[in-house]
Amino acid sequence: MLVWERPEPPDRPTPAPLSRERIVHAAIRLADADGLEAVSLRKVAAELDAGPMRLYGYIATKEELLDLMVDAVHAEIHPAGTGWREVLQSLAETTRQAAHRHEWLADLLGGRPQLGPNTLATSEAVLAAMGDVDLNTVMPAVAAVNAYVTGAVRREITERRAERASGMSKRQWQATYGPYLERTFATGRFAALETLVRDGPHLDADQTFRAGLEFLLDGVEARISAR
Amino acid sequence: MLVWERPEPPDRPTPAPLSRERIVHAAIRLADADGLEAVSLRKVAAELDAGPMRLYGYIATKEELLDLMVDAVHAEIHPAGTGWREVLQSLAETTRQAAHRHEWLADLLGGRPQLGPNTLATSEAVLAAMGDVDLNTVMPAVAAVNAYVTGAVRREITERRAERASGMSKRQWQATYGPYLERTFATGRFAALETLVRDGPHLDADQTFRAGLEFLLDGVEARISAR
DNA sequence: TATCTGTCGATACACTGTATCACCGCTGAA
DNA sequence: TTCAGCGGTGATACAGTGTATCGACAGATA
Repeated sequence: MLVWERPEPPDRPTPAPLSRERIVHAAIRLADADGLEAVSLRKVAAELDAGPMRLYGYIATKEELLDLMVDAVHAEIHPAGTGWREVLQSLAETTRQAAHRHEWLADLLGGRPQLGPNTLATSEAVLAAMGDVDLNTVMPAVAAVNAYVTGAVRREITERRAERASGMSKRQWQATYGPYLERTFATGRFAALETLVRDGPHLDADQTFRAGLEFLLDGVEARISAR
Repeated sequence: MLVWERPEPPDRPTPAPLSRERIVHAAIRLADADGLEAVSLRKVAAELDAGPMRLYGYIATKEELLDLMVDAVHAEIHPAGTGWREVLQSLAETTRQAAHRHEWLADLLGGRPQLGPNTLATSEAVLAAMGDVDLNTVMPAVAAVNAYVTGAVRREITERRAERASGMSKRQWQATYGPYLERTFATGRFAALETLVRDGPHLDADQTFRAGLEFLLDGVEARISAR
């Protein structure tokens, strides 16, 4: 084909300037809006007017992007307070709140080693505020609170999603699972469970989270004051 | 093409008899061997000499298969003991052991509502053994233990994987992350973290898990004996 | 001005979950 | 006995995934 007929190459748009930060924020926007499974390298790249392969200059793998997202959220977590107990409580509460703002965090918490600067800074803030508590206690105490928060947040977000998926309300949720549970209880094999569901307290998510956290902190406190 | 030339349809092999149980066990075998990401409907089906679409007679979606897997593992979890404390402890320990046998469980724990028969039976066993403890305590206590176990197991398995990925030994792990941590600590911004890593106790996974669990149970015990 | 270099994105690959649908053997009815 | 219908099965297809490869271009260097 002669030059005269051949079209010129398309004006290639000046490539949008990219940075890890922009990439991560785009990914977080997507995840906030449509959940973690909406985060694909193609969509993130498209959000930034770039080709998918361009991202590989900034990250080596999708997992790394997820790591960066988790670390970015940790920048929002600022445990504060006076005394070790307030600080651990604050760590738990603020982490939980972050998960409310970014539900996908629940899918990622505890799933990968976290060594990013913001995550380390959060740990640092907590540890620095633990005062002169014995390191032999600090270590497992902080680990336990982190484990508890991970699990509690996961369950809470999972429940929230189940409710939402079954039609936006607690009533709807009961309508979905109620009959199944009725039939299951009717077998008589789950007596204790049945009385718990029927006669047990109906705690909301806040109360449940705080109650568990208090058990844990009470236990830590007993150990600390025992020495 | 004339009939004479046209080949007969291949002897279709008598389709292997299928069942939800066989499917779930095949999936678990795959996951045990190569991790959860090795579980694809195609591979599971191949394992059973079936086409992928055949599975959809037994499950509606891959997520349902994962739910079934989790429930199947709960059949291995038999919390036992006398008194609420022993039972909760046993719940935690046996769940953890199950996760050691099936590491992929860590990826799924807390990630979906669990209402399968085996899961319910586990809860039932726990609740039945809680004796006459006040329901207002039982509810959050069991929830807290479950949350703790979820988080602790996740972290433990995550660490185990990181070690394995970096070359099969704790020494290798240190060789991989050590230098990075050194450089990071060198900034001086993580003083407390640094002293913890340098001077803190080096607890193994068992100890960490049990220590956290004990904090939690001590807290529950304080509440129970306070009334 | 010519060459080198590093970056970008088009293309490709292997794979995913699942929708669709033609076909086949079976069952029940005429 | 024949035939219609039906349900289960798997081939095919589709849209999407993460990522390897590699040609081509822009800018830097000589």
